Amino acid sequence: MARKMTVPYNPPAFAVTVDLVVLTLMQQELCVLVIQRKEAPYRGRIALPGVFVRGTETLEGAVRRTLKEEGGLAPQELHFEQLASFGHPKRDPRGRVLSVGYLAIAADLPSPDDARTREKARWLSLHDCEKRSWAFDHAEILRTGVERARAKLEYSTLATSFCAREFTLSELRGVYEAMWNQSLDPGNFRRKVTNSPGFVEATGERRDSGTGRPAQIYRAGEALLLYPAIHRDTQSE
Amino acid sequence: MARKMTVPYNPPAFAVTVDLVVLTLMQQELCVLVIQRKEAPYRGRIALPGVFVRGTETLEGAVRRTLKEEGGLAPQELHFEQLASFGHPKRDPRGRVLSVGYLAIAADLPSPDDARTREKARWLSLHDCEKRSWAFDHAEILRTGVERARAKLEYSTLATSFCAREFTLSELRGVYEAMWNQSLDPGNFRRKVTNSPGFVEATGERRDSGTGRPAQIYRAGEALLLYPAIHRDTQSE
DNA sequence: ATAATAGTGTCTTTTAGACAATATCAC
DNA sequence: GTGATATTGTCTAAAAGACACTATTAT
Repeated sequence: MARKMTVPYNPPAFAVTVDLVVLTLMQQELCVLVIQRKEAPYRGRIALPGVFVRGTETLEGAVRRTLKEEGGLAPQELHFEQLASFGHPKRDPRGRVLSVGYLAIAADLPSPDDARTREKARWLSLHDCEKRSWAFDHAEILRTGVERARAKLEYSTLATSFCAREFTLSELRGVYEAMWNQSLDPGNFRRKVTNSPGFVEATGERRDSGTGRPAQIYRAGEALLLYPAIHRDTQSE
Repeated sequence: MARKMTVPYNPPAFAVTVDLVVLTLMQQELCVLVIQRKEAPYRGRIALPGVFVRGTETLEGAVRRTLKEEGGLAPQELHFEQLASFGHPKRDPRGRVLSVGYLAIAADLPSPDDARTREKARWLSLHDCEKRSWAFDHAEILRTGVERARAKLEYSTLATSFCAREFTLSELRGVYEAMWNQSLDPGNFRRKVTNSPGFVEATGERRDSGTGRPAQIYRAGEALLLYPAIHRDTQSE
């Protein structure tokens, strides 16, 4: 590439990876998609799924490839967004590797450990993740991703990404409760959600969940941002 | 770097740059630090200040170097934070260059067009910026930076970064008004600011600004986040 | 005095939060 | 009926916003 440069400067060669913080909720527990490294460096440690970005590939293309190849997930089924880049010179012992972190949210339904999944990917609860040793700086990338997700629940409609296409308001409330480790008043939550224009749309149907009164079924609305926001309890956690 | 890899895979070589959205307010107008490109590609167009990241340099190190070399600014005097990365394969005609965008905020005082500034850097009002043709995808990086700054004013103490070490609440209010293109009620603004714990600290001194009653002088407090937040008028703009 | 900006107070509307009351199902 | 969850309503407190009023300077 330096051949085409008009300035007599040969910039240092970096490798670029994308690394994904893929989150889902399983039985009200926040889980992270991890792979078990089979090769050096950091053999045996857990890592975030990620790939080297190819020479002609967009970053989003590399993300979609990672979801398929490493996660066994269908990219069109989930929300993803860029998190931040991590570029410390010593973050990868193999050389200078810059990683662009992405946050992805999967609904519980799609498939936890599908057949498409290559040998290594699996869901690990965040609680277990925190007890393990991570490869590279992936613990920091994970922390960034989890905090971003928790924060975006406040002012965006991200919570619906954790739900299937149709869901009840109790399920949606469960997303907030699991992500924030706090309980929310069902009545007040309903009022806020239904007053936020474009957050959810009622389908008119009801679902009988075994016990209690059947709940109305909703779908995600058009809005991306919530106004007014739903605030976390800054005390708890 | 590929020599040390244990996997027989040679990842494509990227160049990595940092590009800075440096914002300041001059006479209540939002201004952006731009350089006039003297070389191909995009010779003659304006661009954000930026450098290639060196082989052993951190990203933040490259940002500080850019501020000094390109902007003639002293990095310790200003706030900066990572924005996002831009990696489209065709964003730079010279080859595959990934840019990590940073947002930096300068107080008016430091020096607009210092002697330290290398030939090219200067402040351009955002209004003028939008009428010009930008090099690379810098118009998009700028848009991202300006929107980030506007959004962060709502829930963080970022506004104080636009002010000198000591400032009046009218000056602080002026930051919000200029950034959001809306006027805020002086009384209500004062109440919100002084009720947000850690936003500002009174120095006890007063400043005579020529006309009207002299204003109390404040310094930035310890807090980084604002609670409750100060909301924009979502209608205007 | 007037003009100008700083700062305080008051009232109304909106939102948040606690919590009671009612609704609709399974059993 | 009881038990469970859904949904609505009511009351209080906090915050937002409009706006009047007072304070302190220069001229």
